[in-house]
Amino acid sequence: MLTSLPMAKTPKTKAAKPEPSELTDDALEMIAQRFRVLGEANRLRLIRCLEDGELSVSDLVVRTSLTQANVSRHLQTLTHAGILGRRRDGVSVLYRIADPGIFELCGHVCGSLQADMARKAGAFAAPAR
Amino acid sequence: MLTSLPMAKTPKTKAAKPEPSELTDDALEMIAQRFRVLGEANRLRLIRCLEDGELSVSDLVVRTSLTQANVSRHLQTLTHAGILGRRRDGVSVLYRIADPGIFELCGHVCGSLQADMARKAGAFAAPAR
DNA sequence: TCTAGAGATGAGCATATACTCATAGAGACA
DNA sequence: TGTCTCTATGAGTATATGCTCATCTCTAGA
Repeated sequence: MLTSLPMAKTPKTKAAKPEPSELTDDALEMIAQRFRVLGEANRLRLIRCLEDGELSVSDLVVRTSLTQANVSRHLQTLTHAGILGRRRDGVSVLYRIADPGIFELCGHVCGSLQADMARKAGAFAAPAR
Repeated sequence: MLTSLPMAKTPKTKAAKPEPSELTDDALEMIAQRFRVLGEANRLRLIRCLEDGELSVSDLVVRTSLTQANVSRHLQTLTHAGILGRRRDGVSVLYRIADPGIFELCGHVCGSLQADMARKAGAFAAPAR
């Protein structure tokens, strides 16, 4: 799955690629970057707030109890990553989910976490051998 | 999707939950933690190396050109997160993928990245309106 | 028991980034 | 134009973590 990265520039036109593993390093960094954006609980909270529709920055400030500056920065990060979209509405700015796949992604992680925890719980049920 | 978090302790037995959004904060932190583990290109490289089967630490050192200490630490992080598994084989330790769902997850991110880049590329094709 | 090789880890450094405070920029309205 | 509200951002601090060096532990074999 990871070996068949789409953004490996598909160098089929090039005669020889020096290192097959080297080529996709940029892609790996981009993927890691994406994960890093999601690796912050407050950003996930913001995403969750926007699940039901678009909200202004001050709405999000109220709902998350974060400072306005902090919310704004997180929204910027998420927007830059293509996860959120924004539009002006008079004096305020409304943010919305731009990449709904994000929820599926989180669902996936939830599943993995559940499996992991079940496995660890099983270790208690049947300890050592 | 994020609102129906499985690890929200399913408080159906409890009469009243004080704050529906507060309850899942632990879960959100766990999810973020999981994303953070994947938010490191070198760790993704290690995961990719293990895609074809288990390898020893020194194998991975050779393949990634990272230092032994660094590889060992990353493997520890990934193992702790339940993403990798390990077993001793004589004097060496073999690591393997313990959560194959990780590849699906990366595939998902790749898809999102592609969509995002396509969108941004489209902005060049039809600039400003 | 001693030695060698493989892997894990403590200590320390460098860097990234989350957070806050203060302030600047943008739109609405008098 | 002046002012108000909402949002964005520069500066500074605190913390987390990736990396390395040195060292320790564990296993196999002499």
